[in-house]
Amino acid sequence: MARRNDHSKEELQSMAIDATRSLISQAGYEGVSARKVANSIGYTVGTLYQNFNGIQDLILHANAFTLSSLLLELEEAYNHSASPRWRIEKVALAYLDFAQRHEKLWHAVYKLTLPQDQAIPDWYQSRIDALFSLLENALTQLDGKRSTTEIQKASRILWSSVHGICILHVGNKLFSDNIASPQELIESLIQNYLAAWLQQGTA
Amino acid sequence: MARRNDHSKEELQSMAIDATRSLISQAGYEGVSARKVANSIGYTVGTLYQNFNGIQDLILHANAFTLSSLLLELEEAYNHSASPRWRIEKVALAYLDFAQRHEKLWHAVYKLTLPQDQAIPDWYQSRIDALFSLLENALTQLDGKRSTTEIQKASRILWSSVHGICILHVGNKLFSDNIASPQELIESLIQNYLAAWLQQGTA
DNA sequence: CTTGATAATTAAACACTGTTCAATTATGCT
DNA sequence: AGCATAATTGAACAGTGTTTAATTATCAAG
Repeated sequence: MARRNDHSKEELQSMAIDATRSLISQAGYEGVSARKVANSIGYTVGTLYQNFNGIQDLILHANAFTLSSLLLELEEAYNHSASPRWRIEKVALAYLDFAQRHEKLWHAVYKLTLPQDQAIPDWYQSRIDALFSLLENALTQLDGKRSTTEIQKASRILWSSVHGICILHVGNKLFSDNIASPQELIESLIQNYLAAWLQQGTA
Repeated sequence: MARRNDHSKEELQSMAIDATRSLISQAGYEGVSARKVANSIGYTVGTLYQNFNGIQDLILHANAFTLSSLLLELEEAYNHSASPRWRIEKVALAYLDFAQRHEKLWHAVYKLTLPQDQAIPDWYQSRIDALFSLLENALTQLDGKRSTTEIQKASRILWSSVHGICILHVGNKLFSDNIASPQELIESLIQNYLAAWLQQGTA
């Protein structure tokens, strides 16, 4: 049926992405299937493929949504902190908090890997860049004398370290239940790393 | 056919695990299928299910193999280093090196998640414990005055931080090609974290 | 209004996936 | 030689991603 005016192309796509997000948050990345998504929006799998380049594309859009809401929460943590030093810690803890509250959605962001030949779309990459910028800004405020490269390097280190703690904790692969909470691990990491990083700058 | 003496139960299982490892290293975690494994060892999928509790169990055994060879390489790095300080760094760099050289096999270790109700087998957990022990030993050598909990905490932080750098780098999600190599990131992380960690101990 | 072109939608098909299970067949023991 | 046992098979089921011919609804022109 040519465009049955039930839903516009945009509406349909938005419904499909919503359904995907809902499926991920319930059943996780692996719980998503084209037929389930199609079913839950009252269309057929064929229609889905007219609007998206396969299931990966659909999950990519869901992930973009997740990144946007993550950014929102990290910005909140950023803005509600007085000093650059606390900004960094609060943002890191907000990242952990988000990962715990939206475990499946957050995990899906990292489980999706695009085929080697396929480039990351700009509208997706820009969301990632915004996340890194947050840390880079805070680090610049913390020590204005550092070069861009030094700032970027430190931001990558902190980002991936915090992420490492989160991903291993959420995946139950850290085996530290009787040792320390993930919050403590993150606090200690940032405390120690930044202490030495700042000292190194004034040498 | 009752036990056709072609292969004993043990031989068959070992063949299946080998085939799984080979499939993972070629096509990655998602490239493994029961039929492919069965085919490549000249048996049927039914026989596979007589010897393993599904495809996850098969991959678990392959992962145990991967963990064993990882441990071997980390121990080598550990033993060839003079001081505790360098032990830690060399072990971390060896971890990255292993991840890069056996990307798919290494990734499979982290992609596999057992069903919530299913516990990790002892023979698997013991391999993980051995990995953590390596770091804990080096940290104890570095500062003998620390409590067990402090050592364990620092080892978890270092482990997950290094892992975070590796997993984001290997997955092309670090976006630091023009900033620094993963080796540099790890070196800087360890340098800074340990510097502050040691100072904190003598306070 | 009716026709015709266009675009949306469907249903069916293909080749795969994990998993189960009745039927078959080879082996070891009596 | 025959029987019980255990290994092995092959077919089946329900699901997966993806493609495509056929259908159907909408819109514009006559």
